[in-house]
Formats: sequence, structure tokens, C-alpha cells
Amino acid sequence: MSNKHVFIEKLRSSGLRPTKQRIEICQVLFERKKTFHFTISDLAALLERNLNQKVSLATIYNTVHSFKKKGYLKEISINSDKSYFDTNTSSHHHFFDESTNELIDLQENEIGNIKLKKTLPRKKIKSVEVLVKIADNN
Amino acid sequence: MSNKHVFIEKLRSSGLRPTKQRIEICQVLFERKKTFHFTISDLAALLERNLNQKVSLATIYNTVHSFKKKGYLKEISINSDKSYFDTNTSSHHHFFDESTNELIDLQENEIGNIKLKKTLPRKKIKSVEVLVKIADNN
DNA sequence: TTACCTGCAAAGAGTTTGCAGGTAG
DNA sequence: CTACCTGCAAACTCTTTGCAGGTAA
Repeated sequence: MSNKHVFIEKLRSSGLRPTKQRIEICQVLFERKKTFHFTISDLAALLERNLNQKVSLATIYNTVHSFKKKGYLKEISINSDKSYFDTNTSSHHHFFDESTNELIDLQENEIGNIKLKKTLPRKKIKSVEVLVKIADNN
Repeated sequence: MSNKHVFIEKLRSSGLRPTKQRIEICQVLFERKKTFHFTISDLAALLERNLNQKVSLATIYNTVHSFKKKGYLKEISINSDKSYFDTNTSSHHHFFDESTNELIDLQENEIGNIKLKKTLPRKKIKSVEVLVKIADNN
């Protein structure tokens, strides 16, 4: 039923001890069909609901940063209120709904090819990402 | 020598009283040939240098937010450490140089038109912003 | 046993707010 | 005079850090 052993292996092979908290965080983040966008407080709330017990914020921050460093998560720049993370670590685009503060993936085929007509000498392009801000129509 | 009267008129016509602090902020921000990217602390430092005297942070935040609301400034999403503002309020995109932490304007004609093939019901598009992350080639 | 991990609380950074005194109109 | 503005300090939010006790190997 659960992929617990998969996550334990994943953690171990990354040099991270498979603690109860980290395994639970893996399950919340990665046991999903669709990619998942979240803030630290979203994750904290989900963990508390799943475990009926709090995981310390320090541990959540620590684990999320480890996962980001290992390439399992990606941080997204939306605004400066708080950090958003994405379980889809590939280069892709987003809608950000300012009415609900929700992030929505934009698939590669849902946006026309982006043609850059300017380059800078001795610089390489790391990523090209589009952020479409939307809001309620009224 | 100075455009002070222009700024006084600009402030007045926006319903903002032309106080000493606001006029100075206008001069620091808008008396420039090129567009200017800055954080609140950048602006505070410039004001202190120009006036040999501090302008209160509350006043700076208040004024920058008023200017943003009036459409004289634009806020840019780069990272969640702090807010970046831009005196170029036209629709344009950015390079962000990860090696130097520098922001560089990308004019409308330097990037191909962006075709969105997805819309969301009852939502309107507020902005479409491209961020091209670059870094040194080595 | 040893190195690493967790949880708590305190500390930090950036930003916002409340309010008393000051200023533009 | 009145409404608005400024400066200060306190408060707030998100994030990081220090450290004592706990756990994996």
C-alpha cells in the first residue's frame, strides 16, 4: 500500500537518515499523481493532519532545504511573502492566482515557444520561466 | 538643474501631498536616464547619502507602496528574501544574473510574443512575466 | 557509542501598524 | 483649521539558529 521502503531508500542514498518525520514528509510530498505546490505552512498543516501530531517547523524547514539541495524540490519566486516549493523540478511555467494564492502548472504545450532575441556574452542561460499572474474577474 | 517642480506636480495630480521626503524619493528614483532596480534598503541608503539625514523606513515603505499603486513603480518577483522594485513600469521581462545577483531589463522587442494557449474561467490575466536566469559560462 | 536529527524557544530579517507630533492647503 | 504625513517603536510574519535531549547505525 505504501511506498515507505522506496522513500527510506531514497533518503538513505542521499545521505539522509530515514527518520519518522522525513519519511512522513516524503509521503505527503511525493505519494501523489500530480505535482504539488506548497508553502512551509501548507506542509506543516498536512503533516499535522496526517500524523495527528505536530512536526517542528525547524525540522520541516531543515528537510525541505535538504530536499531542495538534493534536487527533489524546486523553489519558485512568486512574491516576497513566503517561499513556494514545487515537486516538479523540471523547468516549466506557472499561473499564480492572486485571489486564492494558488499556483497552477502550465504545461509545455499550453504556451507558445519563447524566442529570446538577446543574449549576453560569456553568460549561459540557466532557465526561462514564465509567471502568469491571474485574479478573479470581478 | 532640478525637476523638482515636475515631481511636485506629479505628486499633486496623484492626490499625494508633495512633502520634502516624497520629492526627494522622486528625485532619487526618477531623475535618471536608465531604469532603476532597487530594494527598500537600497533606496534608504541613497536617500541618507543625498540628504545627509535619514528618512524613516515607515515613510519609505509608505511612499513606495503609494507609487506602486499609482503605477509609477513595479514590483518584481526574484526571490523571497526581499522585494525588488523597478522604475520601468512597462510590460517587460528580466534577466537575473545568478553570478552577480544583478537584474537586467529585457525589452519587449527582445523576446518573441508569448502565446498563452490556456485560460481559466472567470479569471483575468494580470501580467505575464518572463524571468531568464543566467550565470557565468565557466 | 557516535554522529546525526528533532523540537523548542529565542533570535533575525523584512515589513507593517499605532500613534503622537508636524505640515500642506 | 483640518486632513494628511512623518518618525519612532512596537508588533508581526516568515525563516534561521542554538542547544539539550533523542534516535539511527
